[in-house]
Amino acid sequence: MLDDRKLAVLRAIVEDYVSTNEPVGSKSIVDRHNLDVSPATIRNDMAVLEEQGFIVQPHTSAGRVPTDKGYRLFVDRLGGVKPFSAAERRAIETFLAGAYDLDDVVTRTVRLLAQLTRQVAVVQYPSLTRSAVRHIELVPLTDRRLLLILITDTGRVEQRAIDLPGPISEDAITQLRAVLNACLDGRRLTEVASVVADLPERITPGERANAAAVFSVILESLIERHEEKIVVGGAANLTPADFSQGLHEVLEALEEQVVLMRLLGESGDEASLTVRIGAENQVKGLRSTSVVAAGYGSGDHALAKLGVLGPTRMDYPTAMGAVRAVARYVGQILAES
Amino acid sequence: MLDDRKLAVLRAIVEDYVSTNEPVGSKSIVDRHNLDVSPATIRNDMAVLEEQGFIVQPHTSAGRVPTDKGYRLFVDRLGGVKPFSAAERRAIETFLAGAYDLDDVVTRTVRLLAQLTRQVAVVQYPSLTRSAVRHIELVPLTDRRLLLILITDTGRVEQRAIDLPGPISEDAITQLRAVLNACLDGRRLTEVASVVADLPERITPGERANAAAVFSVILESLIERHEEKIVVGGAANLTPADFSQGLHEVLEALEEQVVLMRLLGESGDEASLTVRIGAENQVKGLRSTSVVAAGYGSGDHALAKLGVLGPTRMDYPTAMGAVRAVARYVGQILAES
DNA sequence: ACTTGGCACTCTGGATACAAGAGTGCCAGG
DNA sequence: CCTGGCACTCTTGTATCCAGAGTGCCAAGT
Repeated sequence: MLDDRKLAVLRAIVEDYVSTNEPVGSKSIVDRHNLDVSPATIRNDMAVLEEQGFIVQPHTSAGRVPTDKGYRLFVDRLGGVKPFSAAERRAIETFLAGAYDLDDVVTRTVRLLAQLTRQVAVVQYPSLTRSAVRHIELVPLTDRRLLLILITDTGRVEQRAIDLPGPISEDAITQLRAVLNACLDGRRLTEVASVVADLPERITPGERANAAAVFSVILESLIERHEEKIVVGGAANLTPADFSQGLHEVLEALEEQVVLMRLLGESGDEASLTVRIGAENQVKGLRSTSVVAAGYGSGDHALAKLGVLGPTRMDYPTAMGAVRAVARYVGQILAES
Repeated sequence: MLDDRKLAVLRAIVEDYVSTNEPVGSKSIVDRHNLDVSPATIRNDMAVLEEQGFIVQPHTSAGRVPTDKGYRLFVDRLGGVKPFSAAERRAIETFLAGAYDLDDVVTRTVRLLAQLTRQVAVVQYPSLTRSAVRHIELVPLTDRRLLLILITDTGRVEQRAIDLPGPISEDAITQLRAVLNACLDGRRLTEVASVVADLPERITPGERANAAAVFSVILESLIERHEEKIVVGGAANLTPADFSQGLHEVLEALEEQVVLMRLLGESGDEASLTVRIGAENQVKGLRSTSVVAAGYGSGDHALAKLGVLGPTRMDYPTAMGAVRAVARYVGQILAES
């Protein structure tokens, strides 16, 4: 159904269109790539490719442009992943290794991805669910307001202010802190929920109301909320020309955490590379963009995701290579700290 | 030199141009605003205004458009600050009061400002220099790597990993922690530098090398670095039409922390409103944008700055009103926590 | 059965021309 | 100092035209 040459033609069209941003015609294909056939032959092949929905012509008698389906075939069977040179990999590594902070790691990762791919980069903060509690600190802000600070073994710090139902004494805080640390130290965050449920009995009755407020905050916010933090960078790489409906909608979508979550969420749960092309993205306003994403993590399990976003007319092999390499090294960096 | 009517004409030109985005002609001025004179009179006035550099015509026989100098005069003497209605103020207040985190306060502030003004919002994290140390925590990550956590009385948490010159024991950490908390608790961050310098003598000699590493991190990073954090939002409000050189450059500038620092830094140090119009901004790439900024803080002193950025063709009175109102309430929220 | 050269056809994009509309500058008179 | 009138200048939109690029199809060649 699609012989080798037709595939070669599709590859040529994708590659040329990506690099020139102009519909590619039969003649230019035979010129640039050395297929030993005539333009007319290419035209016949293109007619078939068009009928099958891999390419279209913007108007009668213009060159052809790949469709989402065409890009999909290219990504799945033709493009592959462009590996990075040793030098490039080293550059990535040292750039990321300079970070001294989780925030800093994430920030640098975004910048790096954006720069490598010349696209918009999107990085999700690593999930806490696989980390373990290293330390819990309670700091009084007023007599009915506490600051809860949770430190994980991955060096991450989460903070949250808590409004208490009643005033609390220094002693009670000390007790609470001791109990929390005794019971939760070393526990994985996924276990915290069940442990916390059993805690009240170890608390002086008069302090249970306040303690309950603290516990509920631990459960609610620390375990659930933080996974939603996402950072975007490289928005300047969006070129107006690439987005017919105007990049206004794209910029808007990029500012919505929820949208970004869905975007990364849609890509499969595995740690491997996922590519979503054009309308494959269910997110409105990003139907003409593609997303290349990958999970990353310190071990074998993915902690979170990162990726790049750009027009469907994207250099997929390079983008995939960059995302894969960066994901790998970020995981490595996180494992070390 | 500029009589009342000429000022009224300038005001009319600014207002109409801001709302219509089209050069405004003499006829439309007499139509919309009820100056009881003829178009010809307006034309004479406009000729004077043009000669003085307050307005220009994009091409012969088009309407007039304000220059930077024209906007400047408008802002200084004509526009004033549009106050917010009580209802609006209440909305701002409740929106900000819902925050439970410093991060959250900042995030909400950005969103709020962007939404109120329909411009790009820029918010700098509040400076630590005026806060006092509430608690210092040291958590071992490995035997030669510590996580330093500093909690301020404003509920802010700073964290930083420290690589030590040699291995450190649990006991040494405990000692160090105790010394740090004993000496620094309650101190303003501005005093910390001098206190830390005197600390080494209270440390067991064998641990001085490690302690020194910790101290230097406290000085270096906590006191200096954090002021640079800035958050941007509402980039989707940039309309391509407003930026002749393309908004690409603007987007690029917005991603550079350094540039944003300069941008806010240029505005005067006082807590009051500052407006920088067009070329008054020394930042390259933002020469055709205006910035309305204000300091905000919990007391009388400004902790940091926030503002909005948009095309020179901006609704200054509204933007100034929004910035002022938001700055006020953010300060209030911060003071409470 | 596939490939090829030839040819007519179609569509875009840029250039040109033209008319309408908007706005101005200037002048002479109130 | 204000006003109406008038000639002048530009932009903007529309219509037309031409060249160029690219296609589809067909008949002939391998």
